[in-house]
Amino acid sequence: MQEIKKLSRREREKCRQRREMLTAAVQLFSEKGYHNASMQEIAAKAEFAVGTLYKFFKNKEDLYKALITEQADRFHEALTAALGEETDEIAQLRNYVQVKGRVFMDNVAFIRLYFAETRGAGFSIKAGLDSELRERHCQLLHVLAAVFAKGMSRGRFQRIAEPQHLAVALDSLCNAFLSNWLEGRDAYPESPDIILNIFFHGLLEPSFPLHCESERL
Amino acid sequence: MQEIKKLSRREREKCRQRREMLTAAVQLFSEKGYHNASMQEIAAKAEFAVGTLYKFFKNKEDLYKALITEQADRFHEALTAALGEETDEIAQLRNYVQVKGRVFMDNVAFIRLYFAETRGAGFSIKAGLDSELRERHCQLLHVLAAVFAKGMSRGRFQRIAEPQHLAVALDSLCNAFLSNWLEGRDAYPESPDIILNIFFHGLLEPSFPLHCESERL
DNA sequence: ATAGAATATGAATAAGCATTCACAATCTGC
DNA sequence: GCAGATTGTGAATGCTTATTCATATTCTAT
Repeated sequence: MQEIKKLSRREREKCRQRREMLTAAVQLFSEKGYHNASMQEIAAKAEFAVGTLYKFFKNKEDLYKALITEQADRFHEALTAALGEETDEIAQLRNYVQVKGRVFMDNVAFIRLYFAETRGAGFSIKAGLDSELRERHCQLLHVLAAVFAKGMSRGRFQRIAEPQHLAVALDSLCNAFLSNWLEGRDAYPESPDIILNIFFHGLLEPSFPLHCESERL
Repeated sequence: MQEIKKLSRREREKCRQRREMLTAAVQLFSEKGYHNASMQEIAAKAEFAVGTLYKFFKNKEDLYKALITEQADRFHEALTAALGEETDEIAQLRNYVQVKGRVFMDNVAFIRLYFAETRGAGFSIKAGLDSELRERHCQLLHVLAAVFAKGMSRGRFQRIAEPQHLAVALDSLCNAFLSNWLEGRDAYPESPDIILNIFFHGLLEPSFPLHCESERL
């Protein structure tokens, strides 16, 4: 944290350069894919010489990995935090959906890469990345599953499916809506309940009148 | 159909060769990705010379496109058929989930490619493919949405979300479970209801009506 | 201001791979 | 069994691009 103060001018400068390289790289990778973005291009876009890139990253793969893992870490943290903030399960879920949306919206270029890497077999890059990301994602789903489990044991949620399955379901649902938004089809819902209602209310069970929705369809 | 009889021996032979090439290609592409599978390798695996590959496909991209679109067509047909067979909406949904599972299980190598291409930004290959697949997928979702809409207008389904959204949701849910299965985490559910119950039953207690904004502990 | 260290540069290197084509093998009808 | 056509072959070509390294530039401390 306050370690930042300890960095010398030179070190701060190096940090900035590194960031600029990564920024240029994200843009190019997400536009053209890993294999079609050349180191030359990345260097040019970042306004450095190719050789300089290699002073910061062992090779192209290393650059790419750094890119993905560092950003993925930030996502993971933001989402874990979103789930931790509240004690009310419903609010936690709403928070999750909303934060996921916001975080993704603010990093479109990266999201393309992240989706390419985590969904669809990510053979773009050697083994390591793949399993590391999966591991992290799995942890997050675990935290999410715990929210469902807690809601169930407190009698607020029905046991309509295993918590772990519900976690997978909610996460993939968010991703589906986000994908739609990325492709410019639909907007990501303003209200998290557009997504969550699919979980909250049963498609069947016509005997119970619903209060707040059957809203504008 | 009986066109097959009309093919000369030579033509049948050509078909077989073409299939063998495509089979070798699917395997390599799905293992190593588009860019890391070389034409030399594909030729070797199919037991042909490189030049022969080029007698059948204009170039690498053409080979890849043929691969994806031909197989995707079969999927699309199988799934559309699955939705058409029944007149009872619930049975239609069950059928969809089940057929999707079966079809995918039987074509694992291809599925990896399909996921890589349709989810995650598919920049592997030039424009055409991308939008063509999306178009097809969109049509399918439309048919699926119609099932939800019909169920609603017949009073069997509650209007918990727009039909189109429900279609996206169910499809992405299936994909999520299939992904899990591909990664060897969980098995794809034997019964389609493991997935469908998330839609059919509400997570919230029916006696616990949720008012849109004013929810609290 | 200056030596010497640290850092940046980009032309040159080398490897990989898609694609071609001159030739070889095979098939076809006679 | 043969000429001509069709089809299969894989070494050679040429281009792209990751990576290196000798040199130029900039910084630091005296």
